This record gives sequence, structure tokens and C-alpha cells, in this order.
Amino acid sequence: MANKIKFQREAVVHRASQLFWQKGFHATSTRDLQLAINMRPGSIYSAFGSKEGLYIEALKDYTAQIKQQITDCLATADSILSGLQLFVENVVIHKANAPSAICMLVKANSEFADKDSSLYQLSVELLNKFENYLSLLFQQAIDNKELNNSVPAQHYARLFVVQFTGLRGYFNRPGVESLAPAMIEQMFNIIKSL
Amino acid sequence: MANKIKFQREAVVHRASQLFWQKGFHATSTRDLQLAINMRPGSIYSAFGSKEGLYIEALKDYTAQIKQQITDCLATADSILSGLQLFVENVVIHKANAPSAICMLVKANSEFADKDSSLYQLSVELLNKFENYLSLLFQQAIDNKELNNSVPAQHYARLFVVQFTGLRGYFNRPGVESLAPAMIEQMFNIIKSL
DNA sequence: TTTGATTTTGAGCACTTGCTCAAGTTAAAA
DNA sequence: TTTTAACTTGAGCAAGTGCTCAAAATCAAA
Repeated sequence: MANKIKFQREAVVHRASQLFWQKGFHATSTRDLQLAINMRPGSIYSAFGSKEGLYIEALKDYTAQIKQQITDCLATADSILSGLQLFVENVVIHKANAPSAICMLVKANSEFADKDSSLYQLSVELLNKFENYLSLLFQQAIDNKELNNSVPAQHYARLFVVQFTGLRGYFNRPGVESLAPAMIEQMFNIIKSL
Repeated sequence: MANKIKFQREAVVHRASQLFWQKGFHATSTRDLQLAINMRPGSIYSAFGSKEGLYIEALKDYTAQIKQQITDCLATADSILSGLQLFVENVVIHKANAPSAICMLVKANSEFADKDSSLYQLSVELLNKFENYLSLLFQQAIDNKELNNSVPAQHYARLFVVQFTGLRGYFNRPGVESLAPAMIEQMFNIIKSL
């Protein structure tokens, strides 16, 4: 052994994640990153290999954060559906200090045009995992009789993802903030009436 | 007078639009553009001023194309709603040779993080115009008794935009193509049951 | 046929990009 | 205290970026 690593990997990945989320992969330069995470090129490249390597960790970190956020909401609420609604409200309404109104996974999936690129494929993989995780939650909601079982949990999860993505995209514009509560209410009414 | 302009402005803007739509603004280099539109830098910059200037024309051209596509669908169909559904089917299902599954306006709106940038503001302006155009169509649908008038046309337009954006985002992944018809059907059932 | 305003060309500039690597710094182990 | 493997630093490289401009090409009018 010899010298110890000085930077806190988790904190660094998180700060990189915030910047990538805000600006996207292509519009974020390595100079921007150096400034944001306070590391010199040599350290960055020895720790992460490449800009892409750092982005991969950042995107995975983002996904883990979202899941944690949902878990927290579910712990607060007294049903799966009200927990999910709390989560959507948190994300869509109280997004003031988030780097972007739009989900970083969705941004990634839309930014990487080349379907053979590993970053596009990673975005797909993480989106699918997220949808599968939602399916588990909706299965619980069905089991709890919060939702009727005429439709498989997977369908609920798909509908949730579509609505959620659409909503977040819609609120990435100025002047529509006041519509959010009613539109979220509508989103959950649609889910419940499936 | 003297020499005439040799390139066809409309065709050039269209080809630029396809490339920008596919790769996004930041990931499209001026060299890529030169190749795609077969013009030398001097001609491009004398005609469009800057990469941004060309992008602005490309995005406006894209918007005009979409409206034309809707108009065509409406002419084919025997109701506003079936025309809109035909349009959504065309866009979501038969997207094989489109540069991206995702609407270029939505991509633009998500790519430009700086809310002061003129490209972000242009994306917002065009999205709002598109929604207003849809409101007119939904007002006609209400007048035709295709939809009940318990809800203003604007609400239908908003719901349409959210669903449409969500759906297109969802189908920007491999392996879900077969779900499209049922999910589009579902989208219009949701709208009709509002 | 000549003229001359206009368009097209492409070499190349100033700057930014992702990234490297030799030199310097650090701290656990000997 | 000395050694030494590991980490950090930052000047700077090669390639790519958006863009300019002097020269060449073009073609309607004289």
C-alpha cells in the first residue's frame, strides 16, 4: 500500500451526475466536469477511464437515487398508490433545485441516437429495470386491492411510465406550473380506472 | 443582378432538419452538416449566418411538416378523432425511416438546459403553438359531438400532448413495437372518457 | 463579348475538445 | 527514518470545433 485516495467517490459521482443531468452528455465538457467535481484530468481518468466511464457511473447513481426516493415516499404513505402519487408530486411540483425537469434516463435515451452505442443501450437497460421495479409495486397494489386485477401489473407500470414521462416533459416549460396538481390527479385517476 | 443561388433552400433545410432531429444540436458538427446538405462552409454561413441559424430554420421546418402531416390525416379520415389517431399511428408505428422516434421539438426542449438561450425559448414557442393548434382541432371535435363538452378543448389538447410525448418516448426502445396499437387505442379511450 | 455584382469554394484560423504522462506529493510499511 | 507503491497535478498534445475570407467561378445585363 501507499497513498490513499483523497476524493469521496460517491460525492464526486453525484456532482458529475447533477451536471450531466442538467446539460446532457455532449454539451458537458471535461473542463466543466473538472470544475464541478474539483478533480484534475489525471485523477479523473485514472478513476473513471473516460468521460463515458464517468457518465455511466453517474447514470447508474441517478437511477439508484430515484429508487431510493420512491422507497422513501412509500414509507411515508399508507398505500402503494398514494406513495407513488407523493413521489410524482415531489418530482413534478417541487423540482425547483433539480438540474432538469426531465428524467435523466429519458434524456439519455433521447440523446444517444446511435442504437449500437453502449450509452444508448445502458439507458434502455436502466429504463427496463425501472419499469420492472414499478411492476413489482403495482403487483403489490393489486394484491392490496388498491387496483383491480383485470389488467396485469406490467400494464399499470407501462401506463405509469408513459404518463410520468409525458408529464415531466410537459412541465419543462415556463408558465404551466399551476396545472400540475390537477394533471397529477388526472394521471392517477386514469391509472385507477384501468 | 449576377450569379443565381444554386442550392434549393427548402431541400437543404429539410436535410439539415433530418440530421439535427437524429443527432441533436450539440452532437451535430458543422462538418456533418456540410456533408449532409452538400454545401461548403462559406455558402452555409452566407445563407444561414451560423449553425444556430440553420437549426432555427430546421426546427421551424420540422414543425410545419408535422402540421402538414396532421392536415393530411384529417383529410383522409371521417372525423377529427380518427384523423388524429391515424396521425399518431403513422408517427408511432410506421417510424422506420424517421430520424428519431422522439419528436424533434421535444428533443430540442429537453436538450437546451439554459432557459435563457434562444433555442430553448424557440422550442417552447413552437410547442405552445402546436398545442394551440391542437386546441382548435379539439374544439371542432367538441362542436361535432365527437367529444363531450364537460371539459374545455385546451384540456383535451394538453392531455393529448402529454400522452403523445409519453408514448413516443416509450417507443424509443427496442422490443416494444408490438404493444403500440393497443397503447394508442388506450390513449384515445382515455381522451374520449374525459 | 465584356462587365461586374453575386455566389461558391476550401484552406485554414483561433479555440475547444477528450485525454496523456512525466514530475511531484503522499502516507503505509519496512 | 527510509522506502516505495499509489495518488495527484497540470502543462500540453492531437484532433475536432464553429467559422472566416480571399480567390475562383458564375451568369444577367450592358
